[in-house]
Amino acid sequence: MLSKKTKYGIKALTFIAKQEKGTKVKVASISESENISHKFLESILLTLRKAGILGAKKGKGGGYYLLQDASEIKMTKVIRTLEGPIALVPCVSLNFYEKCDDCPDEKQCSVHKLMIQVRDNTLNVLRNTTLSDLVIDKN
Amino acid sequence: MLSKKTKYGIKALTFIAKQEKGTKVKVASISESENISHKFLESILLTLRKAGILGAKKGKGGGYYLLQDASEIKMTKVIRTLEGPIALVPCVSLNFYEKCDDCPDEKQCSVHKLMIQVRDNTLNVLRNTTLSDLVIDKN
DNA sequence: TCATAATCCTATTATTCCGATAGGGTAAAT
DNA sequence: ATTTACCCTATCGGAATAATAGGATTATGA
Repeated sequence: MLSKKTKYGIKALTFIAKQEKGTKVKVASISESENISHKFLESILLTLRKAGILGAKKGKGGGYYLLQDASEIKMTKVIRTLEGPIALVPCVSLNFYEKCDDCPDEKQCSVHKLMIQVRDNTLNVLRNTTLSDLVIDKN
Repeated sequence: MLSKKTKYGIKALTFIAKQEKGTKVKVASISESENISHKFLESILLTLRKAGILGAKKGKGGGYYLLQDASEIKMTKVIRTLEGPIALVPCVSLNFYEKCDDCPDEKQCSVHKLMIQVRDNTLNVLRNTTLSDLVIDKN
């Protein structure tokens, strides 16, 4: 299951991407439009800023903005930042690999074998989807 | 992330599938071979039995056995039984659909749009993988 | 028929993670 | 100087997960 953190994060990013390019969007606007707890959203956007996806400007007229064009922001990056590993088990994760305690040999492990397949297919989707693909036309 | 319940379940099923067809395998054998808590595994196999994937025989010489040929047991069934929904958000789940509280219109939702893609690709893998595909030759 | 082997079933506990909240600190604009 | 809005850390309740406990039930076979 996708955490709400990630879910809200994607919604917020899409919301920002929908605005005129370079627009600074304040947390409150997103929070109200998308029905997300203001404080919770704050922490999410902070994470996205630290990951280099968003920029922020403090004070009056400030807010968050995209650091790259929406079409440059891959969903792999977003998901890894907010959710962590894309793989369903650590032993098949590319970026967050961890060996299993049980399981002496990964090559012999059925779960490993299956989850590699799932991971590859998921990766394929996420690598080829950018933020701009998620902005939906009002038509 | 995949729960240990599902992980252990798949390992156990593969273990049973590796035996001579029709062999009754007791929990203790699996538990020892695969490093899984005996009691925890018991409850998992019970679930699989109730789902019609495994059969069981009590008493001396008893144990669990596959009710169908391994090549007939699809991973979709196994995962849905142990893990629940395959989709990462309820609003794109085929078997466990649930509307989001927030989100007035799914068609306008970026998360929805993305997660449909992920689900379809994952389903494609799981539908086309059976237990027999996971049994690994010792060669 | 009785001891033993094995699954069946329910309840409980321990732990971890998630979602949310609280409360202020810091920087920028006017 | 005041207001606005992001920055940061800490904490808490609740839900879900992982595991354990303890016995009930059923089958085998000596």
